[in-house]
Amino acid sequence: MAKRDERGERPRSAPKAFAPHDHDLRRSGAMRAAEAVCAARGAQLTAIRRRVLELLLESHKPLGAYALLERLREERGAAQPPTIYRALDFLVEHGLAHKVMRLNAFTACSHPGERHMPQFLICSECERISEITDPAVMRALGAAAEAAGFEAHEAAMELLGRCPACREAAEEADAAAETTRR
Amino acid sequence: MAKRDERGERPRSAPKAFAPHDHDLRRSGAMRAAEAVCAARGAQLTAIRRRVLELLLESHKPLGAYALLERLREERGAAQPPTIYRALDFLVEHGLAHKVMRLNAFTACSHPGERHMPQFLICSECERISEITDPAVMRALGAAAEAAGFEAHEAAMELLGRCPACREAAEEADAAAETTRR
DNA sequence: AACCAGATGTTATACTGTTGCAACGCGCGT
DNA sequence: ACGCGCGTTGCAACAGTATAACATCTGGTT
Repeated sequence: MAKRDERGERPRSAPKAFAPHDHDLRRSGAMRAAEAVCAARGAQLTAIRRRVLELLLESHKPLGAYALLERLREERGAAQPPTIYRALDFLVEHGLAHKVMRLNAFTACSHPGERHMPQFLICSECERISEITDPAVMRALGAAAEAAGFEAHEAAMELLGRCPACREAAEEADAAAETTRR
Repeated sequence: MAKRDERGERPRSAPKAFAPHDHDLRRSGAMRAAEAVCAARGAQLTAIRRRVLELLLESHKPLGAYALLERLREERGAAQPPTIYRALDFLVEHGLAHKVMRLNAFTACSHPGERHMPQFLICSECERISEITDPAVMRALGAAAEAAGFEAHEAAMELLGRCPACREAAEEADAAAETTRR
């Protein structure tokens, strides 16, 4: 079952967005980037902050503060909420992580250090998330704000929908249902 | 003091976005629209729901669930959280209100009934908010999602920054400081 | 009347985030 | 070494946001 590779149904531009990734590689690269960012800013990437960032990088889903707290507790003594929130504040402030408002959860930034207005694609089926930064969106939004006389400092953009994998899964299910019905 | 009308410093395209509005007019029109939407959908705009929507329409700022709850309590007996959350769920579900994630607060929709991907301009100084729906933003975001193979159902876009009024106020303050310094 | 569905009432609780203060560590200048 | 400042962490309590679960009511239907 499930040999859909041959079908080639949706010839879209290669979706890097939800592409799988090697967590070890991703993490080591991202951690080096984070160190560089902190060094450049004179900020301290302490043990706790580093560990929280690692946890975010390892996860394929955004993590809530209390989920992170639990994991921290497995490694260190009984940490309290402020511990995790402070670490998260630090990471967000320095552009190493983002808060996903829709989920009250946090995710590691894909472009640490760069100034950007990220757009998040949130799959409501598998809860996976993808961070993209489309220049056209940024331009359009900047222009719209400017037209309203609004001075934009920061933006949060979150799309809810279905990721490529869940779309394919749904299509397969549909196809199967279709077949049996005949 | 403050006769800046003559200056004409920022010749932008007329900012409808944060323009003041007549609350009575706005409300009566919006309530009629809400009734029409509910009638068309076979949904009941009950007393509580109607009152919550009115409260949102009367406010120039988004209101938190518990703020709404307090106001409801002044009029009805001791209402409980679920009461207000249910009303808000209803209003959001039928496109009569939006939740502003950034503020954990709710605001009446400016285009009730229409299917849209609203963008919110949130002033971090005065907390006022403006809902715009820029077609170029929608197009760009839709295209970006499509390119990622993502099937978008819903979008939330929130810009944080400074509204026209607060910008002018700040410019005035700057100008005043400049003057005295000389 | 018996019944159903949707709306509301009620109680308790879960989840998310913050305040305030004490203590620790570490570099730094004297 | 000493004291000092400053950023980080520990800790206890609490504030704010949201939901679960179950009871009750109301209006329309059979």
